[in-house]
Amino acid sequence: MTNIKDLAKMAGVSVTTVSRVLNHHPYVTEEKKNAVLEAIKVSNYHKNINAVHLSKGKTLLIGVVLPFSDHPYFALLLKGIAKQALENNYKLVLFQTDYMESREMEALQMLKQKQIDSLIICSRTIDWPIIEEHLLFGPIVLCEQTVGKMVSTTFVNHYKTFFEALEYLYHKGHEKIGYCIARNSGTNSQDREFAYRDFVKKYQLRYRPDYIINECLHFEDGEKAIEHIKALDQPPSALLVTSDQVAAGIVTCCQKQNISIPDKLAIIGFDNQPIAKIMNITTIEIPLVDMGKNLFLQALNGDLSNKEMSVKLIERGTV
Amino acid sequence: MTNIKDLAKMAGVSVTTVSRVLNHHPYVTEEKKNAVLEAIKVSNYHKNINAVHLSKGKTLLIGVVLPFSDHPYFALLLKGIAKQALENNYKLVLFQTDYMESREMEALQMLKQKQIDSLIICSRTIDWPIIEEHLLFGPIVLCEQTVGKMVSTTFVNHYKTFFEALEYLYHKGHEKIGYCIARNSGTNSQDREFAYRDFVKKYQLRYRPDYIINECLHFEDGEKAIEHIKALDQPPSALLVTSDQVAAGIVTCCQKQNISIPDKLAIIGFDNQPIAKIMNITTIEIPLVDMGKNLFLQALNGDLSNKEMSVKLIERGTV
DNA sequence: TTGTATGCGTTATCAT
DNA sequence: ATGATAACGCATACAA
Repeated sequence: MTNIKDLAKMAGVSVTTVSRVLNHHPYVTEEKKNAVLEAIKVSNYHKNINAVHLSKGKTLLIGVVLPFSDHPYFALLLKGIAKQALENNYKLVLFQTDYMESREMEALQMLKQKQIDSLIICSRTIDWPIIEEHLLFGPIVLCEQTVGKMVSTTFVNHYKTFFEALEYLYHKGHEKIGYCIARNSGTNSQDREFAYRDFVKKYQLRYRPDYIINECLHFEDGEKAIEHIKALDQPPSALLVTSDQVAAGIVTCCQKQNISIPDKLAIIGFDNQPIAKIMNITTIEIPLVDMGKNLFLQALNGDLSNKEMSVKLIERGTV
Repeated sequence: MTNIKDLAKMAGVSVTTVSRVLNHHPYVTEEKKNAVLEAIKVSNYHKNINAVHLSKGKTLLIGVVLPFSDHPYFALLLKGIAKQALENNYKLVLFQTDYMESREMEALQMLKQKQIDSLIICSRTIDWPIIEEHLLFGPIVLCEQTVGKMVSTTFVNHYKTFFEALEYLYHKGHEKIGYCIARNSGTNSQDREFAYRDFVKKYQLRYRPDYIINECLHFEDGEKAIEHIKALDQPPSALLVTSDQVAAGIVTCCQKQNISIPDKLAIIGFDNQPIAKIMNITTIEIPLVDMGKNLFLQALNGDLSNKEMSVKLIERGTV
């Protein structure tokens, strides 16, 4: 592989001059410039980016931590991140963690080792203090609402969103309301539980832990959710479902089992994915792609900022 | 940031010795080793991987080219790749191309510039000769069947698979069979069209280009497919649908429109995704995750190999 | 406008 | 067993 030294020799100039034309710096005569350009062409030269990185201390690489890439929520987030990365000539390093701390640590390590310039954490298991101590090594951006933490974030207010959705159902006549979440840890799920508890308190309803259905991630989990509530003495009459995929699975399952929607069971999905439109599912739109874009920009920029994204209730046929 | 030079000074040894303990090389006394280890601990030292890369000429990074990450087919492929990458301590650089040649070129460029060790191309738009000339710079692995090309590949035989599926439908009494594909370019789609043409010829049926429904990617495209065939003078009685997502969309749409499945319209999906099971869709199982794993291994290994993955018809309720 | 020399942090080679 | 030193390929401060 030819390097700038070779080019310099070929063009009869110094490596500095070669570097100058390579990086479009001023102060180089047309004549020498053309000589270098010619040398580049005939030698089929290309920079060794690793050397550039070492020299500059930058990689043009941004890490993305997410549990799975085969879930629409994260796939859409990733889409936004990737789109923005492209525009800024950055590449992404993907960390698919399956929510394993060790894998999240790897991402943090790469930041520490300067193998990536910054890190976007779409969802995490690892505790905040660990993240905090890695803030020294480069920008870290979170996709969750934080309080009193010195990190950049892009988030939706899940507490408010959930509370309002619960009230919406309440005013439609529902008093027994359950909800499905992906996992019970995680700040988003916590925020939702707070909302649920406050809602129950406000309207003097009974707090029923068995109305909270955990591990609802994919379409096929809809069936599980239905089985869960069918086993209850007093099944809920409405369900908040934090993924349209799962909501679609629930609707499909109800059709099979002749459970009338929304009469017997009302459903509100989340995200407003295409499947929700097709299946006429009432849902709460979350601008995932835009969130992804913003996450990237924050990671690139490095300044501290916190951006709340607004959501929108899309009324369709399942409530 | 402390470097090995600092460590050497702290431990009272040479940089070579430090490097030795860092890389678990033999020939270093316990005493000095401990001194270095201690220095590493107190200084909170971590390697600068860029320097390692420059020195070794390797990055432990493998590029993955795919059009979208928010489609189950690619998401599953990616999942397999990521899983295997993890086991081998490799990281992934993601190129989301939207089938734009320029973006595929970027990936090729990164291989050329040694920013990635090898490249996995899950699907492409770019022509073979371009790829061929980048083979010099590192391993490139394709996810398609090739003939007479010196590349490693992991693929399913789409010609055979399609032909057999068509015959299966034919023996079930169908003579008017259409199919849905994601895009009409691409080698996989071409293989399928060859199969379709040969099938039509073998059974002396009419070749109907309007039985080929293009741009069927997502759940919501199922509706489009139904509209398409409804507009035909002689709608097909069976449809091969190259994605379970689309098949599910079709089934859902048919339910809404009271089109009886399989009586009025038979459906065979592809991939055997969870949604196919839930919705009881007959489908052809493709081991996408395993394919992803194999793609990674080929990329890592660098040797030339071509692996055909076997598929399996899963008979359910839509035929 | 151009070139020399040095730094970036490791690994590898070759003495000792 | 250990250490000096070159090599990796590029960027850049500084000198000219």
